[in-house]
Amino acid sequence: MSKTEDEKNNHEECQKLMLPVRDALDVISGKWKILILISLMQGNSRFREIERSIPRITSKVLSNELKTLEEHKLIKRTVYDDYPVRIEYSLTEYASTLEKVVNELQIWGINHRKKILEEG
Amino acid sequence: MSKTEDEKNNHEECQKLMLPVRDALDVISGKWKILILISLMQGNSRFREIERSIPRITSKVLSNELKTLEEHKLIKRTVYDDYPVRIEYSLTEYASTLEKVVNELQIWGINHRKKILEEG
DNA sequence: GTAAGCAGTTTCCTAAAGGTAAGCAGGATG
DNA sequence: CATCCTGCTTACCTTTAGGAAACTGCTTAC
Repeated sequence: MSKTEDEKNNHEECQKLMLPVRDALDVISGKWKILILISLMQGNSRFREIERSIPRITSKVLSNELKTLEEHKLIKRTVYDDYPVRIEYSLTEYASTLEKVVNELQIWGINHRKKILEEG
Repeated sequence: MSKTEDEKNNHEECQKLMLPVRDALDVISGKWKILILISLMQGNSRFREIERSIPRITSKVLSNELKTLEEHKLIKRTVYDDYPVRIEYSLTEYASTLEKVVNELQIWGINHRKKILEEG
C-alpha cells in the first residue's frame, strides 16, 4: 500500500471515530449542561433549587440551558396544576444513557485534580 | 432535619460532584481537543498529518490546541534533529487515563446519532 | 529555478457563549 | 400593605473561541 493510500485509510478511520464524538459534544458541551444534569441526578427539580445548587449560574443561563436540554430529550419540564402552579424538571430515561459519560468525567476530574495538586 | 438544612446538604453533595467535572471540562472542552487526541491515538504524529486528519481544522487552531494539550501534560512535542528537523507529537502516558472518557463519549455519540436518525 | 511540502505565525474578523442587572406577574407570608 | 418567594424574560455588554487568509523560513523534489 502506498503512503498516501495509507494516510487516506487512516483519515477515514479517524473520521469514523470523530463523528460520534462531535455529535456528543454538540449535546453536552458548554460550561453548564453537565452540572445541571448532576444537580437533577442529585434530586433537585425546582428552578430555584437547581439554580442555588450550581454556584455562579444565573437565571438566564439556567433557563436557556434547560430549554436546550429539553430539546435534546435529556430532561422533561412538567407543570403541576396545583395551587400555586408548581414546575418541576426531571431527567428522562434517555438521560440515564449519559450516566457513564458523566461518571468517567467525574473520575477523571478527581484524579486530575489530585495530579495537579501533587505537582504544584 | 429542616428543609433548608436538607437543601444545604444536597448542595454540598452537588458541589462535591461538580468540582471534578469542572476540572475535567477545563482540560478537554472545546471543539477540537478530543478530536486531536483521537488523531494521535490513531497513530498520526506530524503536524500536517494531524491537520489533514481532522476535517476543517486550521493551522492556527491546531497549533494553539497542541500547545494547551502539552501544557496539560496530555501530549509531548519532540524535535528530532534529523536533517531536516522532524517534529512529532505523541500522547503521554497520562493521556491514556482519558481513554475511558473518550470511549464513553464515542459510544454515547453513536447511539445518539442512531436515536436522532430513527426519530427524524 | 520554481513549485510544493514542512511547521507553524500573524493579523484581522465574526459569532456565540456567557455575564450583569433589572424587572415582572402571580402567590404567600408577616 | 410591604416584602419575599417562584419561574422566569429582557436588554445590554464583554469575553472567548474559532475561522480566513496570507505569509515566513527552511527543505526537497522535479
